[in-house]
Amino acid sequence: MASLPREFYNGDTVEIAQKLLGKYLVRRLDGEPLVGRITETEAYLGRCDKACHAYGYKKTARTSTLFMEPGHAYIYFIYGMYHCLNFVTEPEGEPAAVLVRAIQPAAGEETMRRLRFGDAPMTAYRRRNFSNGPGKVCKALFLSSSENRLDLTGDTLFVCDSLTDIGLPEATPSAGEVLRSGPRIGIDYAEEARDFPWRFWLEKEEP
DNA sequence: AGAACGATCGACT
DNA sequence: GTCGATCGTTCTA
Repeated sequence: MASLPREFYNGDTVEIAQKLLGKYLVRRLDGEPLVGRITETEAYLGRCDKACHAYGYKKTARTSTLFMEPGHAYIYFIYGMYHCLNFVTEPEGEPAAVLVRAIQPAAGEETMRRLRFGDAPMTAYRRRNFSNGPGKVCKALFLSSSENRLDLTGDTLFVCDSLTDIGLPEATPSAGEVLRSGPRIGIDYAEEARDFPWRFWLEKEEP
């Protein structure tokens, strides 16, 4: 199987958030693979992180997904309009997840473009903002609450190391990229957790 | 039952 | 940079 094994997700969330960078997110939609290279993530830990929906092991209908086995999708609805995709991490019962904040399209771009912008013409601005935010990622991949709780070891939604894992030509190596980290976005309410440097992204190195 | 609040985005000054 | 859209989830009573 091409997808990363459940064991990959059964561990330290901050570490997994970094290890996911550069890997390929695959969403199979009506048989067509929609693929994006993961370029930005954030870690959320219920145990100690006031920004996490399950902070203090708070269990509700929504956060129950975070208490599942690692390697499941946690997709929630936010701001009345958008969805955010996460991967459940840590041993079962330790509520935590990695938020996928950005991907670079790698296959199925035409379908993703239609899902994102419909018939509107492609522009440089739209290209630049194609999937550089969690709501945009879910829109481009047609992910919503219906996919909440999906098993990432299945073949509908999963992560793999290389495009060759799903029978696509290998991508040209990305030279001169560095891993950066900083505070997470949109969690100013989270008191001390506001400053945790748990956002990670790949960036072209400055010459 | 009612109210407050978002792990966001895109339009606009 | 600011600001409004929009509604499910959660909490209060």
